[in-house]
Amino acid sequence: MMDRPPCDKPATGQQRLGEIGLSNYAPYLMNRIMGLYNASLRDEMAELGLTTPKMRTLAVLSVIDGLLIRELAVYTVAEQSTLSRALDQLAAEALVRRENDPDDSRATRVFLTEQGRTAFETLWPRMAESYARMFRGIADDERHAFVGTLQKVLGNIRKHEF
Amino acid sequence: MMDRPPCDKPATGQQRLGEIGLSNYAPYLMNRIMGLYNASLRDEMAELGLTTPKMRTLAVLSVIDGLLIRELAVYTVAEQSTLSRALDQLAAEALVRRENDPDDSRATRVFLTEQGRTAFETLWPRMAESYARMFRGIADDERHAFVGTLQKVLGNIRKHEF
DNA sequence: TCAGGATATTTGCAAATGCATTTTAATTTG
DNA sequence: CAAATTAAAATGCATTTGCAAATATCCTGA
Repeated sequence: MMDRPPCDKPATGQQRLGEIGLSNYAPYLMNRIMGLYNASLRDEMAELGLTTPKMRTLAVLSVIDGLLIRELAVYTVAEQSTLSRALDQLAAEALVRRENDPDDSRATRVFLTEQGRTAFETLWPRMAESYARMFRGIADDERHAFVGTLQKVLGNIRKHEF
Repeated sequence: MMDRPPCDKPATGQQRLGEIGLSNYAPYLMNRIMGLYNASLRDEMAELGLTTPKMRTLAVLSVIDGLLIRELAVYTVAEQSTLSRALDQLAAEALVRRENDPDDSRATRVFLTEQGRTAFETLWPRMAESYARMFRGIADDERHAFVGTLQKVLGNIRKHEF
């Protein structure tokens, strides 16, 4: 009789977590990684008076300016109420500007101010450094494949088109 | 003169986030993914009276029982103080048991009770289902490569040996 | 067009979180 | 070996968070 090779198919609920092993369980690894990444960034940003949602807002707007608040909440992975308050602070610091949507007077679009853009430019090198550290010693093609899988996974579970 | 091909090397702080693009930026994708995964699990667990740190505690202990609290804090990606309070609740519900470490009377080891193990076994299928959903349509070898990269990344940034 | 329902955002409030401190115990060092 | 330092866990407290409700606006179909 042949031994069955170890199987870690995730398609069934039949296999136990102990059989997979924590260090082969992608959600565990991703939580560990993002926990460390976010905590380290948060410590650095705290010195600059920025919280995680505030920092992410600046980062996202630096790429796609003028988003609706609910869109920004998706991109920044924050509750809308959390984001609303983060925007209060960013606006008070003149790093962003809320502007009424011309087509829908319920909606608000958020824009980076000049100062906000500058603030992100001083903060980005820190983020880039953390990013570089994550992938130290990992070849470009491996990283590309990794990002490709991340995109598929997000596609599998996201609730919005973006 | 030749065009330079697009470059997304993460090794430098010179490239801008907008050049990489949010959807090629691994930390962004991982935050999106884990945000969705954790939120969906949290909703399901709330019905069972479990918070994220409580659920993770049961999951980790189901694999490695008898951990120290500070070790458990690393595995569950929680502050030690948060975990201390989560353990209060789990102990009150008789799902875990705190036991003095025989060799170090400052330290406490945490064990799953019979009921705790049973509780995790009823909750695990839900986690397994979320896991399966993440990797739907992704081939085994791609998933293996992905997990391999995750392990390397964690190795690059973790502060503990585990 | 008007009622009913959906959507965008803000706000109130209870609960959870993170940081700093405390307590107790172990370890190091002069 | 005593004093100083480090370490494990719990606790106090201020801040943050998330949920639910409120407000204002838009859309749909009878």
